[in-house]
Amino acid sequence: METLQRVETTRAERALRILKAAAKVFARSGFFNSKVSDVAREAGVADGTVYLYFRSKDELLSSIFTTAMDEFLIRVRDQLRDIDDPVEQLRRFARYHFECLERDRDMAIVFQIELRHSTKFMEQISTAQLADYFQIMCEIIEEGQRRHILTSHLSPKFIAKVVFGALDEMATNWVISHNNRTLTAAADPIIDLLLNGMREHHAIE
Amino acid sequence: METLQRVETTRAERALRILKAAAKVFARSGFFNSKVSDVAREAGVADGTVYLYFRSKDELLSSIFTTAMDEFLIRVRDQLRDIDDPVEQLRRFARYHFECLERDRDMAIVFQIELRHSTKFMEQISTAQLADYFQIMCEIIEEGQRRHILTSHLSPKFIAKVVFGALDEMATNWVISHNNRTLTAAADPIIDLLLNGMREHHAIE
Amino acid sequence: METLQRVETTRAERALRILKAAAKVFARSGFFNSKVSDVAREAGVADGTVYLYFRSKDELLSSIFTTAMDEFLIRVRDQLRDIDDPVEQLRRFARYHFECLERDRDMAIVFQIELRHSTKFMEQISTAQLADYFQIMCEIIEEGQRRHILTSHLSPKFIAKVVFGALDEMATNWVISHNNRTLTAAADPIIDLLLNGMREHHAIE
Amino acid sequence: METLQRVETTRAERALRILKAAAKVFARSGFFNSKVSDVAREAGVADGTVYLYFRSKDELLSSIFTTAMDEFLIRVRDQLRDIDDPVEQLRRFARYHFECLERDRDMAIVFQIELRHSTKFMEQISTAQLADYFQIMCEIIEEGQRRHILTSHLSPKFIAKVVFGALDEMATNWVISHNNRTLTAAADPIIDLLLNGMREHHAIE
DNA sequence: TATGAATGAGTTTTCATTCAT
DNA sequence: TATGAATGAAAACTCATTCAT
Repeated sequence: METLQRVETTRAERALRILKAAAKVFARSGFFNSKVSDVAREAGVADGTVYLYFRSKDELLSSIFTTAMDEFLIRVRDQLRDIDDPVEQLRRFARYHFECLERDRDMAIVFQIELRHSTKFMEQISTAQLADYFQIMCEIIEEGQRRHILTSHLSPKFIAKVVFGALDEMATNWVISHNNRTLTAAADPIIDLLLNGMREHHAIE
Repeated sequence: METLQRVETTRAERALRILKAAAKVFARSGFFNSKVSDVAREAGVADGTVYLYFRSKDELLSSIFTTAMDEFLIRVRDQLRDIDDPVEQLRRFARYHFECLERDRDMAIVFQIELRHSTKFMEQISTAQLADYFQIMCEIIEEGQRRHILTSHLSPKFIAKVVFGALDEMATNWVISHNNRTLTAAADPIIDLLLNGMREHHAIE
Repeated sequence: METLQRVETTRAERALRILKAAAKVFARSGFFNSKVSDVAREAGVADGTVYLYFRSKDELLSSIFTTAMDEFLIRVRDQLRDIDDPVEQLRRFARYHFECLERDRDMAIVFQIELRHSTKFMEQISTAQLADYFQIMCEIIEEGQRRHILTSHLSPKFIAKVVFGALDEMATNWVISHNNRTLTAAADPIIDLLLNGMREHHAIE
Repeated sequence: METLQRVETTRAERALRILKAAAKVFARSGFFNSKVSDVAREAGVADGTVYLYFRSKDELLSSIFTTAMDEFLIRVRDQLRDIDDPVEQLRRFARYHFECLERDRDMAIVFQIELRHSTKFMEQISTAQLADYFQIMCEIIEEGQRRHILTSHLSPKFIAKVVFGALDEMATNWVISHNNRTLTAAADPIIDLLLNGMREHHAIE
């Protein structure tokens, strides 16, 4: 069993190494301009070895998404567990979203740019995974509405889309602008803006 | 001169016909799966003719963006000219953004999906054009801040990104979900949400 | 119409040139060891051009068969038309079969060796065409039986298979043995043997 | 020595098991479409194990031929030993040829189709083995000629080719046509036809 | 200006074979 | 002897682009 364990670990590790290499290469040259042999060289394996772990170049791309998203969803739930206030949960959610992207720029580029390639991908691959992402956000918003902290005029889904849109746009901007300034720092201002709106709040007497 | 005029007109019309065909084909099959000969057939011209109007397949894609964006920017400025209230201007801006996408679904698909292909494209082509888009929005926001209608806590640019992010996400969602419900109808709720925030507003006495 | 005629001719000629080149290359190196680019080079065209005339490497192989077989069937019918005696028809048929192979050794090699590759090919492609070949032979044999020149103890189909088997084996042998002696010369002895049998005929008194 | 003996036996058995598996796989999918790993799986061994018994995929193919042919040659000589009449020997030879193919359809497919792959194979591998086959047949015919039972007008070699061609064509036909009718039953009619010829024998007075 | 036949560069994927265990 | 993970060579086919007509 020791042996089995070790073999398993090695296999998973090798797969991960190839995935990291793929993210790096895709981020550098773009998915369509990248050759599988580039990925193999970057990972330090033979071309054919890539296909022992991933069915195709496409699967390489989608696996980057799947793997990172799976981990994100597990971790973000962990982070939210101890927080009671929905507003604070939203802040933490946004901050963690940005932290993950900032931690791995290659992956961020793949997420914000390369994954948006095709209608097919956007529809089939990511929909299933993104549903979970939106589900978590919706639950926070629903709880906020139940406690009369967040407006009930709009559906949680609608609000979630606006929040995601704002976060996503900021992330894309960070990726494209080669901005070295911290992305995470933008999380709170965005959430503040979305919470309070952009209307000037006049003093009330 | 009459002749020249007519030739010019014909040329522009022919170019537009090819562009419409390209949008249709790209929307249907995706940019990378579309062949130039597909576009030519759809436009009713020979393969080589496409190259009399556009330098490359890439230029076909970017011209769809450029042409539509040029028109959008001219028209949206027209629309804003007669409006004095920055808030009302924002609403009109958002509504018009959505109207344009809704009017031509092929183009909308190209805008929301196909144009996001490469870092290269996102950086080079669209940045120049998007700058104008953001400029207009920033001017509205700045005027709103000057009149103390909109919050001055955040930079106009920052706010503009959040607004654009929200609109863009909603548009992408509309495209992907094959939603037949009107996209334009979502403009006002989004702007309302962004103006007032999602915090519940308690009555004040 | 002049132009159309010329273009048509050119296209057919070009296709034939590629087919001849393919036969040469396949005969030299074998189908599976031949690259399409070898065929293209031999034909003096670009790799891609081959695919303007033939859908695939496989179609190149089957077209060699189809084209040659079509011509053979037409010509052999011509040759038989003026002959009344079924036995003489058989001789002419066999002789012409061998003449065609002898005239184009590349094609002969493809026919006798390369075309026997796969069950798939043997079943699908050639069956339809070979049916005609056997049909002609059967008609001769049937007529011979009707006139009581050929034995009626066996079905024409059975006899045709034996005749074809004998001719085919001799042809394969000629191809493999690099035999420069004329193949055509073997036609009459084979037919004689098949007509009279290999039993010694004792004088009858 | 017991052990050694057993090991030897096991090794030969294992080799035969792999050969049977190869014949099955080649017959099912064709030689070029078959993977060595398919053969290994069919034989219940690891991929690498195949190479402990056979040098290459090609050798797998030629070993099917060699092994079966060796056995055929030994057995057919056995069968002929007790027969004195050359004509009866011919019948027995033909019948046994067909019996062997009929007994193992996978091997028959390999013999009639897959082995005809390349000029190279036809020339090098099979020539050496086929020489023995033809040798046996030639000896029968020579004896027949010596006894004035068979015609001396033609060389034994020539007659042997015609006989083999007839048998081979019938076998190929049986394989291709998925014919379930017995192949062996065709042996005697073929030999009869070749002995007596297809000419109608008129009563002699 | 329009055509469309010809070009040929370019890449994913397969799979026979090896070899460390 | 057996395993099966790793290797890496090898080629069919596509399609953007050109250019002679």
